[in-house]
Amino acid sequence: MTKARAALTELEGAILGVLRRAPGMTPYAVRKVFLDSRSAEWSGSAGAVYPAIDRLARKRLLKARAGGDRRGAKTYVLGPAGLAAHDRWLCDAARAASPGIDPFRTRAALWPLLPAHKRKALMTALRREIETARAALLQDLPARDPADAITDRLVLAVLDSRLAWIGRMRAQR
Amino acid sequence: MTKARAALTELEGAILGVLRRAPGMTPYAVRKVFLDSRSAEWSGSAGAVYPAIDRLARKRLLKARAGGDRRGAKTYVLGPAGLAAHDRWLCDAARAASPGIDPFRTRAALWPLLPAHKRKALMTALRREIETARAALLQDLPARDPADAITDRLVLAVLDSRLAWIGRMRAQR
DNA sequence: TTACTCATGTAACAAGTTACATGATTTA
DNA sequence: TAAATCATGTAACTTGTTACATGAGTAA
Repeated sequence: MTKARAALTELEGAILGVLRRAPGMTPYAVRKVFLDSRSAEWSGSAGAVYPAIDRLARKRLLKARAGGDRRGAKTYVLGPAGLAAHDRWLCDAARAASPGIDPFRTRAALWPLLPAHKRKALMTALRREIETARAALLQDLPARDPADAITDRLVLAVLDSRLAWIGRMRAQR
Repeated sequence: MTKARAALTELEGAILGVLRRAPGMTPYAVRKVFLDSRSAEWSGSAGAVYPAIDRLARKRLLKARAGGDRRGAKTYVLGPAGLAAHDRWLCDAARAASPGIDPFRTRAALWPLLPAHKRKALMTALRREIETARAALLQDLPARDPADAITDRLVLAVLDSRLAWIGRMRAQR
């Protein structure tokens, strides 16, 4: 308890989560998870993932093992301290309860300022974007592993709620 | 069309929105809006707001007027370019449709990894946090101006959806 | 006048982004 | 072998954070 452990960033928490579910991945494999996830909150950019894994290793939250592949890339697993830190991150109720950053919500309050034709065009475009995303999610859902499906269903809930909101908008005038 | 105008950040868009709704504010007054908003997505930190207003002014999106108060603080209004840029920001359907960053969602997929006692304690804590926030929002809602109420109701929808999710979690085991 | 708060900023730092570099491996 | 792609990283930049500095107005 000597010095307060700095809280993990969202990306660090997510990286530890990936390695917790599948220990022994290389940094690139971890990065790939973010690159491949459609609902990615992060781009999985090299300049974010590699330094983050470095930081976690220097803090002894991750242990490196000499690599399995011929290229000699290191693989990583959570150490006991990493597990504890990740549990704390997962159980940070104040942070988990925060509404987060939602570009839809940030803009919605200002949409009434738009001239009617722009607003109508926007609503149409939004509905199309959201419905496309929704269909893709629904299609993949059966094949997703249970943990990813949890995230997917939460995203679906957001999309549905937005579609309902747009519907009410239109009905209203 | 010569050079692509760099897209506004979320904070810049929000600042332009504040000044669009209430032209002629001082930087501090703008900052105060973020500081005072409970559902703040940004902290309204000085180091973010002042430089952002500077950037917007240098890009001619905001026009400064010599200040009204004795202290000589400048006040800002949107120029025509600012209005156009803000409309583009508001109408960026791809960005508005993105699910955003949600700390609850990021973590939810990993909560099943927690030992049962931690998970149960967390759900209780979460429910308390969320219900407190929800009650505060509901109480203020009648007094909020219509634009803010739009945001508030969207936040409420998120909170309700999370409470429902937690309820299903509990029911499930 | 002294202290407190308001208002405005700046400096040091943190942690992302994109774009580039580079060597290993696979494919044509 | 030549070209494409994989895997790993680094560098420069952007934009946010906290913490500090400082002067103006306000209250004791």
